[in-house]
Amino acid sequence: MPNDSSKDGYHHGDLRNALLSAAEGLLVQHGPGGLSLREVARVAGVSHTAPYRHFSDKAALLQALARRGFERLHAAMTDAAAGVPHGPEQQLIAAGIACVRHAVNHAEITQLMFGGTLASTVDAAGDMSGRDAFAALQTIIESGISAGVFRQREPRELALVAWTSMHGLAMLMTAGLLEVDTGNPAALDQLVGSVASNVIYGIAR
Amino acid sequence: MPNDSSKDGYHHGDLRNALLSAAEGLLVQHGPGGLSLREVARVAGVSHTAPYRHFSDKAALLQALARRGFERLHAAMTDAAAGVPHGPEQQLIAAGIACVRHAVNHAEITQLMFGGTLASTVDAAGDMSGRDAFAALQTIIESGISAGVFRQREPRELALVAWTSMHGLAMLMTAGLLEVDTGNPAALDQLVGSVASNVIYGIAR
DNA sequence: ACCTGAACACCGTTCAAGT
DNA sequence: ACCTGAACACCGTTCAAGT
Repeated sequence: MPNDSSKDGYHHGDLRNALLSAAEGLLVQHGPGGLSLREVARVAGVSHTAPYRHFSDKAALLQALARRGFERLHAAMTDAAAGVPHGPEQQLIAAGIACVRHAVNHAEITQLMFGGTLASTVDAAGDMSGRDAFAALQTIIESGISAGVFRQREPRELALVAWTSMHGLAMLMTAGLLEVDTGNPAALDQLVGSVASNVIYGIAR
Repeated sequence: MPNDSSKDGYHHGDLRNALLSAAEGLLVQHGPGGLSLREVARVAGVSHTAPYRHFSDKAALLQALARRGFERLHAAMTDAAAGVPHGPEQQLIAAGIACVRHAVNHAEITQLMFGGTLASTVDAAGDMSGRDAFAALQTIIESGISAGVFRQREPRELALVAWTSMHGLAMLMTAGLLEVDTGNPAALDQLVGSVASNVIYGIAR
């Protein structure tokens, strides 16, 4: 049974990914914090010490999971913006919708990425932390400034409002602290669009 | 001997608060997730089963800690707004600064309040969840609408931009995902003020 | 009423040992 | 190289028992 004719994918280097997939499934089931390394190994069909061959730590496994999330988030946002050639405002709204949608569809991983659990570890890693997602927004802002549709300010400063508002919306929703029907995509898009357009045009006057 | 001359504070009903204080101290030291009920009891000087006389659960203790945080946050925001009679814009900025300051000064508790760890529990509780903090912002918005300085929209809709942007800023900072000198109060106030004023006046034009 | 100690079923992590 | 089982020091929670 160890040397079977059909390569089942485990047992020759794929274990790392099998562990990550198992961890992601359990994370969705039990929520962050309710994840045990031993159970991950159990689901993956290996002994509870096997994961240490691929991850130095439980934190390292969670970090790898978070990294995946950051990459998906970034991809979702840039893809959304690229699909909208109607100018920076619409691109910003599209990126915002993509950001919040990703958060709602991957609530547990979002909490893992931005929740404090990994804070010190992420801090140590330094190279992820949603920097790319922020950069994606800043790029849109810069093109908007050039086009004369956004204020002539530090792009970083304007991007920060967009980023914090979308991030705050995403976190409140994934934590279940905002009464909104996350199951209804249209309602969600409308809500995000409303926040984004208020960011763009301001609440004053 | 229950009525001793020296009331040491423990052992007659104060244990609940002693446990909460101990938990808060350990939370700051070890971060959320690194908190063990047994260690809380140890620090409080009681056996590791004593806490169950006051909290049904570890989650219940954390929830009580979070509730304290929500109350402090709400108080800080309303106090800040009340101290500024210069009109709704300045009140909004003051409330925002108070919100982020509270988050930075109580980073671990903030992560506990809004992080996903307690999500299901908070959801079950329902009566906290930062509703008061949001309501405080909405009150300022309403007075601003009446005074004609804010747009004539649903107050809830305008308050949501302010709330999400401040919340997002607070979460990014407490998670250590925003390069900013949290030790410098002036720089922090300036940053929050910048975000708040961009929320008010918009990034467009 | 309030607190205790022993007990149970779990963890994360380490390490000598197997193949 | 990769994986294992036993072992260690911890958990959260329960429960009969003490005062």
